[in-house]
Amino acid sequence: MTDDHIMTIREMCDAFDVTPRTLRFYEAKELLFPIREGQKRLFTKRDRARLKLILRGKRFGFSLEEIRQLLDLYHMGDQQQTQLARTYEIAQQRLSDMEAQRDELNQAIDELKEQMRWGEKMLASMDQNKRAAE
Amino acid sequence: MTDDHIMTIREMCDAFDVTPRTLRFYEAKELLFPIREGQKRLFTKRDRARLKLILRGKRFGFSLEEIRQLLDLYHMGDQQQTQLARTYEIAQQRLSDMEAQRDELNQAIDELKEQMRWGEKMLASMDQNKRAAE
DNA sequence: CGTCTGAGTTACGTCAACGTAAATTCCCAT
DNA sequence: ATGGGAATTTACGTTGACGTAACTCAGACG
Repeated sequence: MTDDHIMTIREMCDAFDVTPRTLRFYEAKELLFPIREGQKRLFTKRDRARLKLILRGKRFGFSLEEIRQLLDLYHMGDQQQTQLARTYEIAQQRLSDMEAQRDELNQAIDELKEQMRWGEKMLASMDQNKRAAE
Repeated sequence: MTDDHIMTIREMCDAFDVTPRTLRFYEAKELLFPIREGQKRLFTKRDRARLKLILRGKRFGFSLEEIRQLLDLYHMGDQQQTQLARTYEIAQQRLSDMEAQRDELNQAIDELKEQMRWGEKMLASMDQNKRAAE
C-alpha cells in the first residue's frame, strides 16, 4: 500500500504545499514527530494525518498552540471520555468566536457599503459639476 | 461653538477611548497632526474628524497604512475627481476582500459544524458503551 | 577526489500596532 | 521652593508564524 509510505521532507512539502521551515517549525512546536533516521526526518502516515489536521485547524482559525492541544487530546490514551468532551468544548468555543467574527464582518461590510453609496453620489454630483463647467 | 474646541491629549483619550500612546503613534505614522504648543499636543476639530475616520477604518479592517493613504487622498487639494475615484476603488477592493473573507469563514464554520456532529456521535456512542459496561 | 544537491542546525529578522518602562520636563498650587 | 500630577521623549518588549541567512554534513555522481 502507498498508505504506510514514508516520506522525506521534500515529498511532504510538495504534497502539502508547505516549506521545510514550516515542517521543522511544527516539529519544534511539538505538532509533528517525524522519525529521525540519522540526521534526516522521515514522515509517516501518522504525520500526514496530523499535518492534515493542522492545516485544517489553521483554516478554522485555530492558533498552532490550540491545535497542539487538540492533537494532544485527540491522540491520547484510551480514557477519552473527558478528553473528547474537552475537545468538543474547545471546538464549540471556537465556533462561537468564529460566528461572532463573521457577524462583525457582516456589519462592517454593511457599513462600508453605506459609505460607498455616499461615495457614489459624491462622484455622480462631481461628474455633473465637471460637465457643467465645460 | 464647542465645535472648534481644542482638546488636550487626555480629553482626546477620554472622548475616543484610546491611549496617549495610540495618539502619539498615529502622529508618528502621520495619521494625525496635532498643533504643538510648546511641548504639548493640541487636537483640533480636524484631528477629531481624522481620528473618527481612522477608528472607523480600523473597524473596516483597513491597516493604518491603508487608512493613511485614504486620508491623504481624502484631504488633498481640489481636483479630487481622480483622487476620490481612487479612494472608491480601494474601498471597493477592500469590500470584496472582506466578502471573500466572510465566505471563507462561513465555509470553515460549516466544516467545523460537520466535524462536531462527528464529535457528538462519538460522544453519544461512547456514552452508551460506558453505560453498557456498568 | 572534487563538487553538487539536499538536508540539517542555529539564530537573527520580519510585520502590526501598540504596551511599557525610564528618565525628563512642565506648570501649578501650597 | 517644593511637591505633585500631566505630558513628553526614547527605546526596548510583545505576539505568531514562519522567512532568511550562514554554515555544516552526508551521500551521489562523474
